[in-house]
Amino acid sequence: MSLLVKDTALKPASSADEIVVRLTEAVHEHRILPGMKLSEDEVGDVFGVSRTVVRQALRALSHGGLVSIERNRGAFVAKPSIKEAREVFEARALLEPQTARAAAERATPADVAILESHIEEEHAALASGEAGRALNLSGLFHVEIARIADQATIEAFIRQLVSRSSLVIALYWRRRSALCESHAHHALLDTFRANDPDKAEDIMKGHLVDLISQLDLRDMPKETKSLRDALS
Amino acid sequence: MSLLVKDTALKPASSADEIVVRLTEAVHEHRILPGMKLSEDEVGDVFGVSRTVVRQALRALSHGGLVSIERNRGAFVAKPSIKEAREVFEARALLEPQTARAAAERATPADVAILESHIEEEHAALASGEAGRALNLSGLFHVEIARIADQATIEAFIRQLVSRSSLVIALYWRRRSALCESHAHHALLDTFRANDPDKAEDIMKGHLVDLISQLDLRDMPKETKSLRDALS
DNA sequence: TGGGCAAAGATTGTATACGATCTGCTTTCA
DNA sequence: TGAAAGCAGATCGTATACAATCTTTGCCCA
Repeated sequence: MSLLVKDTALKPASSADEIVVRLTEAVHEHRILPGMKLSEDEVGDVFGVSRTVVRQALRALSHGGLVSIERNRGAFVAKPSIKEAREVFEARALLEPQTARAAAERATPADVAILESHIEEEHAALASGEAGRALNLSGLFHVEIARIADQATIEAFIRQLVSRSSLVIALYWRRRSALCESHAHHALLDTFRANDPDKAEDIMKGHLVDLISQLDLRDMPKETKSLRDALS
Repeated sequence: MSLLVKDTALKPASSADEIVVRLTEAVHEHRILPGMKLSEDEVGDVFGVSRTVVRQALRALSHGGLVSIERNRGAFVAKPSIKEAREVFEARALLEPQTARAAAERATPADVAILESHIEEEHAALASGEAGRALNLSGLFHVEIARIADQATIEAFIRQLVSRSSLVIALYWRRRSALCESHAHHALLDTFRANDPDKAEDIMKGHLVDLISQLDLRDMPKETKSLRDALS
């Protein structure tokens, strides 16, 4: 499946990290969907490396919760359950508002400029029909806030949660066609410009609530769920 | 260095996870100290497996922040900087109080019993001079709370933070002889018995503050710091 | 005709081998 | 005598080979 990446032979993909980055990007942009099998041989062929390094990459991704490895069965892109989906956003609700507050306190004009460029890129991607890329950039916006807050540890957690959110969105998003063009990111940007921590915290809290509300996390009848699973 | 584990030949240590668990335990119990080198060959010899599986284990530990891998130099038990130490406890401050609240709401008598046994074991370990084991159990108490809260995602984060806290304690604990015998765990247990979320949240918040206050995280003169670093 | 068993194929788990890189010591020259 | 270059040893990074396990398919028998 050469649809994993656009350019297979351009970069030598020296280390396993390269593969991790590429696969992560592909998942974030929904070019690889939850449940898809990631065969070691196949990935190795695509990136031109041996299984050894592919395995390293897959293990790394599994630690981030992006893929699940089943013994003697292989690696698959993770399919978060509804419970896991809720948990991811509950964790984000604990971490991100406070982080946005800290970021608003510390944000410099340079930081604001970086966030602005993020939003611009996201807008451009949406305009050119690259919905996946826009979604990825939208997630990176949240990670960038943690970086501005100067909290590397929390940043790593948020990065992981944003990652898994991308899977959740792929699985449970209500209307695929509807653009996730919320004003929240612009509003956050304003609070950073004004160094207004209180407002930043509030807006982030509301933004996360909005995100959850756009998901369909109702417990479906189990039979339907398992049937759909069996047919996939 | 056979001091890594007590019994080398008893268990075959089939998978890499076994090694991860053993090494993690050893670090938590301060039998392995920050900065110590974890040679692949050496660890492989101790556990009777090849470097392949040792490398898997070390990579896994590095993703958890417990060891740091330097390219072409090897794996070392991580030595969190003062900044990282602060970050770890700031992250805990964001996650754990709310988690304790949720746990207090949900805690059943069975859950309380488990926590009680934790405290008992910890006390017994202290009495028999196994300070390291007591410390480890003390950390697991926090992880158990996340499990009671039924938040697997947050539990994984807290597990990681507790892990790194163990390194921080090894590096920055003020008085090595002083027992970390705080009443906090008993008090938390009471709030779980009474299903008192508000109090649980408060106590956890205070407990974490107490923990930080027992660390010596003052910025030392940089020359001393770098000198000591260079000499280590 | 349907269910169960068995063998073949495919895929992962582990070990070993070889090449690359770093560290520390020795040697040599100014 | 000191410093720099080079060599030897050790350790890590990657590829390949073999063993273990699972899945599938085809056959046989009730």
